[in-house]
Amino acid sequence: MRIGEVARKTGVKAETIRFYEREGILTAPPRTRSNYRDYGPDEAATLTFIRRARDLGFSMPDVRELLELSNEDDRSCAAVDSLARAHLDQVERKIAALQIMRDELSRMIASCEQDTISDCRIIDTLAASHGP
Amino acid sequence: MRIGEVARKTGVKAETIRFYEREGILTAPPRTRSNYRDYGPDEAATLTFIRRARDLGFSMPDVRELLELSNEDDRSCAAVDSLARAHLDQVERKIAALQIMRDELSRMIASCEQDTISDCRIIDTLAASHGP
DNA sequence: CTTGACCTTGTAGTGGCTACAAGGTGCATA
DNA sequence: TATGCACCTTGTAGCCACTACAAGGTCAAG
Repeated sequence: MRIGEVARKTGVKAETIRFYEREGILTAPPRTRSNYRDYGPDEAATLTFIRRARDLGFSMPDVRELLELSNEDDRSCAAVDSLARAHLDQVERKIAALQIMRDELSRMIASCEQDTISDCRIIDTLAASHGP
Repeated sequence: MRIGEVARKTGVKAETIRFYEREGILTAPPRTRSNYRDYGPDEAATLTFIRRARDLGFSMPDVRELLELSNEDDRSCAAVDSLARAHLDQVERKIAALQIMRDELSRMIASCEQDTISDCRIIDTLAASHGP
């Protein structure tokens, strides 16, 4: 399989696949006579794994560790579990922070009465300090 | 006021203030004899404005525009309003995306029974495709 | 006269790609 | 056979909003 095909199959763009190879997260595949990368199903599976982990918001270092762990069949999955829990925690913190932003933005917008800038509650709120 | 003091007053780090000056978002203040930046209350107010807008998640281009608009007292604040609404929309989209991540992560973690990696539901879920 | 806190400049690094330039390859069609 | 087009190759630079660091200048207190 050439890079374009594996890109279509896994949903990871060709440029990104090459980037992963440069970063050492994906091992370099063999090359065809004309120097094209030649992928097998294993690399495709790894890319799918990476994409799914990235879609769930895991960082590249996390993905790297998950990939390493996934190859050690006999070890306990406690490390995987704790990594996932730590990430969930981060996601929840981020949601909380964004909800605070959202609430303040909503309040700000609701208080604006579409007058001139000099009376604008939005500009006021930013200039002075009304919020937290 | 030297840069350290205005940094303390506004909560914007000195390095960041210099960065804003380089980027042209904050006008360069006069210098003392010894070439130190010498800020007045106006610059401090601008920095507070920037910090509050950034804390609310506005991008630097947005902040730039908000700053420009804030100087045009007589214009209608419709532009401010629509900028803020567009940003609120973005924040809400981000929250929704993170909630989907959170839910899938929770499900994944809940299904793991702390066995060996080869039976690990978390690794399974990443490798194959169970979610959206 | 030295210490230490502050300031100056410039450059490079962060994360995770993405875009682009300049050229080589492979296959179908005229 | 020539040509066009999609695909591949490498390397480099850009994105965002800082942050870190190096190497040096300034100033007041002890």
